[in-house]
Amino acid sequence: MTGLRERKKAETRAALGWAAIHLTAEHGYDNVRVEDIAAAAGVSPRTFNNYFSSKAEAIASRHLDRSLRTAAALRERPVGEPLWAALTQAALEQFTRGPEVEAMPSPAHAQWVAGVRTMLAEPALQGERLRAVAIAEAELAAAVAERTGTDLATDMYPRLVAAAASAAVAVAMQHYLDSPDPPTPIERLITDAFTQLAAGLPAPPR
Amino acid sequence: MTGLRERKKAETRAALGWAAIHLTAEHGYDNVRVEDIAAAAGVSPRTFNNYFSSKAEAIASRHLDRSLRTAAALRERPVGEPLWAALTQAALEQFTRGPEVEAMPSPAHAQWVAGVRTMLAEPALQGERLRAVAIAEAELAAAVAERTGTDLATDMYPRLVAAAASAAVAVAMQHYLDSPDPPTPIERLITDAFTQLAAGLPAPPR
DNA sequence: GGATATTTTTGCGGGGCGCGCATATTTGCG
DNA sequence: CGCAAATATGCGCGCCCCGCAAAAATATCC
Repeated sequence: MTGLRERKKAETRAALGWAAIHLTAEHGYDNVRVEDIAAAAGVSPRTFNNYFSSKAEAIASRHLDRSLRTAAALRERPVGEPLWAALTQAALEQFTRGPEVEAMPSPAHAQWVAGVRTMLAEPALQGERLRAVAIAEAELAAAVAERTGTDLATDMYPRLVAAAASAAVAVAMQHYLDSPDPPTPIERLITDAFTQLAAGLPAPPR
Repeated sequence: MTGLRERKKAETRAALGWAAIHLTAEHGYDNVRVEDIAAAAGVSPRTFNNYFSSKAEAIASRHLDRSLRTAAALRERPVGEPLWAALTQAALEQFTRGPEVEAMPSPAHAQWVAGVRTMLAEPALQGERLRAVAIAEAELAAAVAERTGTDLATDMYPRLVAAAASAAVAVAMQHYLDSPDPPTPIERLITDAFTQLAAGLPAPPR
């Protein structure tokens, strides 16, 4: 049962997370105070810290949610599908652009991208983002263990797969953000990365 | 020329890093103030922040140094050696225990390990540790690009290899710390992890 | 060796953060 | 409706991080 209570909580959390990202992308990390984020979400400053234990955590929260969804997506893939195919698809599913972004007018979109890029470059945030990935990695490893019938406690295998998959996505995203336009579509990069991984990353002929 | 100035700076940095780790392992992350670390290193509190921009960064500094050494070690490997063999060896080299730890009497050592374990569990530190790995990963990717004749700017390959290798080491360390004694030697775990990676992490037969 | 330039350390001050605690408000339930 | 549980808020405190300017330490040059 999803009562009014839980729904409101989720909404407040989302509002805070979104406000944190939005304000930071627009004004820069240290020009945004917790007070501002709380105000934008219509909540008292003290309440902010009931939801997030730091400003950085709030900004990384959407990233965490998205990463966690990959593990959930893997569980939804048909059981007959080969592991790496399933992983690739699960990862790809997370990269369909959301409506809020899709609906932006072009100039605003360009500014938005620039703001996000600056935000991601902020050292104070990188650790928190990586931590989010690490948390999701644990979920992913559990899903992999389930799917392959391996044991989380004794086998490194599921964790290795989860870590490698997370790394593939991260590298693809980085490559995408760094490359000049027109960028290679992120879907293609992710697919490539997974293909190379599953092939054992052989050294290219020289 | 390594003047007195640079040497002293390196010494101060090392002293601060070591004091940060030591005090934290002994007393717990939030029972140690920056003031304490500075005092233990024989320096003013203000000076602490001339070397590290946060308490967490100081604690993670040794981890960063060690991770960076892997990239350097890879560059030292003979050019004829196959890539994955070289990577495995470069990683293994970082896990010969230092003399400060080796010389500890047994009971103190047990307490030390417990302290370190607690320290690593601290959420406030995990992000910073991961960030250190990410920084080292960039160096490693550069070394891989050099060795394989690939291009950092256009190919995902070197970054993928670096990320996968870092992940392998991380998973092996985690497995080592989590497993009950007698633990499998860390060297064996690392070797295993790299072997599986280079084989493309095939799904085990069910 | 002593005067000068550069680099590093230090003290001070301030803005902000994260949280424990007590209180007020809202929601769920019988 | 009225009570119990959960949530939001206000207040206060200790700490953290950094800018700035003065003092101390080190390098350089004659």
